[in-house]
Parts: sequence; structure tokens; C-alpha cells
Amino acid sequence: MPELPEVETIVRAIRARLEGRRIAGFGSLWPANCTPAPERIRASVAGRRIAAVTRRAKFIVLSLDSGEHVLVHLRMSGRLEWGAANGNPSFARGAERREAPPRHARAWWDLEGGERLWLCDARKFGRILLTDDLPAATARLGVEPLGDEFTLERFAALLGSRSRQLKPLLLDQSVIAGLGNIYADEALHRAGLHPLARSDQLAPAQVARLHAAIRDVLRRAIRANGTSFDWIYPEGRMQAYLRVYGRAGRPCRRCGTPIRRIRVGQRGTHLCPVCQRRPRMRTGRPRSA
DNA sequence: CGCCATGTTAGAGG
DNA sequence: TCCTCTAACATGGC
Repeated sequence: MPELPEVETIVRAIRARLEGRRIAGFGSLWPANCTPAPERIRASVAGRRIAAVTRRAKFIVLSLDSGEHVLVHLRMSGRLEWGAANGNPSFARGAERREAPPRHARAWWDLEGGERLWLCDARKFGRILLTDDLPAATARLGVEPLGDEFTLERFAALLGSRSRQLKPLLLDQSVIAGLGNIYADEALHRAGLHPLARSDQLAPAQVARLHAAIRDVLRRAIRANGTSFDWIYPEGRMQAYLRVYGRAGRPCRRCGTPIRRIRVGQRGTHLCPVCQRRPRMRTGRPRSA
């Protein structure tokens, strides 16, 4: 269920254990989530060295010395877990012990030396992609919110060039890539903006506040190693600092008003009705509700 | 049983 | 063409 900060935390954690290592094998217990088929992925990655481990939006990117790239998207319930490959001498010393796969194991990479990296995923929404053309594979992704290209001017243009509700717009990965349900709600609260406000009807100061809020909350979350609600992603501390997400009925940390939960674009959405007033329409008839 | 879930996409309809 | 909403994917927790 990771968003940008959780994926960034995962990437930083696995980088030192993967970069420079050679992949010995790959397998999948859920072939439907592999593109191309697992056998083709295995043929391409076996024997290759991992040159770099990076993140693009919510994708984990393993770049191989062959020029190909393995992209892993954890979607809602994916996580990575370390284990030992079968036949690992240091593990199987003595008795013929075999390590049981972790719960919800779906795919694995074996490294030379005997380590195994598992992809576990209760809901099977996660995806593994192999590509030799990384720009093409990520062409549909929008700007990285923590990158240098995410300037205030660029953001203002992204908002003003369309007329959309702010929350669905922030979740649209083809516009800004990396925000998810938690940090979209958190950024809007920090900026004092209603999730249903129109992207093209913000004052310049509001655009600037939202731009800063997005970057601030993502950086803060990375510093806290992300947000942890359950066993799927246990290593974060950001949940202690969330202002609206998951806090329906509890007092706003700024004004004390109970946080409200509504539904916007199929997603649970949390807001403070006082700090995030629904704006009056600047065009068209006044709304009735 | 019913509702919820840190994500994404295809398709329908306005 | 753009925008919004629904269903779908598949499973587990409360």
C-alpha cells in the first residue's frame, strides 16, 4: 500500500543489499502479474548484475548491467521480504533445511551468494515489469513532486490547464507521480484547501501553498520512513504526524474541529471542515448543497 | 454478512 | 476532448 515515501524508504533499504550483486534466478507463483511471462523475465535477469536501484513515482526500478530494467509496483498490499534461497550453504548447513516461503509470497529473485528477495502481496495487485526502454515504460507518469522539475510555475500550469477537483487531480499519476490517498489528503489540509475545489480556480497564493505542502509532507514522511497502519508496511513513524488521514471524528490539530470523512472519486477523503472550506463557485450558478 | 482498505485501469456517459 | 463515476482486479481485517 505504499506511496512515494514508503517506496523511497524501501528503495533505500534494499539498495545496499542489491547494487553490484548478480541475480542467479527469478520465479513467480502468480504469473498473471508478470510482463512479460516469468520465464522470459528469468531468462533476461539470470546472470545479470544489478547496476542501480532507484525509484520512479511508486515504481521500484532495478537497472541491470544489460541495459534492461525490472520495475516493481507494490500497488495496495505488496511488500518485499528477505529470505534464503534453497541450497544456500550457510543456511542449509547440516540438515537439509528448506525455508518456507513467507505469507503471500508471489515472486522471488535469487542472488548469487544465496539470498532471496521475495515479493509478497496479499491482494495480488502488484506488478513486475521487464523493459529495455525505461523512458517508454514510464512515459505515462507525470512530474516527480520532489524533483527539480516540479517548480511552482510548472505546478501552476498543471493546475490551470485543466478544470478538475483537486483530490482526484493530485492522485492522477499522469500529472504528478507519487502521491496517494494519504499524502493527497495531508497536503490539502496543510494547504487549507478543500478536496473538491477546482484546480483552475485557485488564487496564486493557494497554488503556492499547495505546492509547498506537497513537498513538505512528502519530505517529512520520508524522514519518518513512511506511514504504517498494519503488518503490510511496519517500519514507518509518519502515522504519528498525520493531520487528517485516518482521523475522522478526532479533533483537527489546528482548530479542534472534528475531522470529517467524505468520499471523493471513490476514495475515502479526510478533511477539516473549518480549515478546508469549500469554495464558492467563481463561475456558473451558486451550488444548492 | 457488510464495509473498509496507502492503487490502477477500462469503459460508460455527460 | 475532457471530466466523473463505476466496476474490476483479489484478499484480509474488523
